[in-house]
Amino acid sequence: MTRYWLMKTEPSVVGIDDVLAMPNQTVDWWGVRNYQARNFMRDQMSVGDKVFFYHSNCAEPGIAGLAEVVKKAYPDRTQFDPASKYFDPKSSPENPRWVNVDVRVVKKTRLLGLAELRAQPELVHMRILQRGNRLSITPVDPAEWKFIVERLLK
DNA sequence: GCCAACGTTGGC
DNA sequence: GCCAACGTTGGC
Repeated sequence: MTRYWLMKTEPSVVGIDDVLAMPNQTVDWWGVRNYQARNFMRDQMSVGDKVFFYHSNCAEPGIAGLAEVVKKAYPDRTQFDPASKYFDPKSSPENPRWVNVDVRVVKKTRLLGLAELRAQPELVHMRILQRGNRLSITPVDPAEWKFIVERLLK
């Protein structure tokens, strides 16, 4: 079953243009250290799932493009790297704690900003728009996906 | 830089 | 298991 997601990234770290410059326009989604977000990747994401590529913590937060899951969850390489800020001493290759999927950018879109998303009555229930939302990976309702892709990004 | 909101940690 | 303290997120 194809699911729909919104995945946040900080463009100062890995933005959509960075991913477009990578081989196959694909990036491993390293660095998730929240159990709920990890569980979404580990338990629910499958190849072919659709993704809103979202820029957060930046001058223009919003949806920057469309992407898809191209590889199922596997151990996040950064958890084993002592030089990484994402190093986790409690994790080991035998018993890894953190995983990531691979994500391929399908299309860069116009920057669909937060204010414009908030202005849509059809999107009032979107997880990303709820007060205090901090989760970096959230499920997107199929109707919300359709509305955004067909009405706002056409 | 501020700060509200939320997640995690650790003493008890 | 509770919950206060602390750390992080992320829009503004």
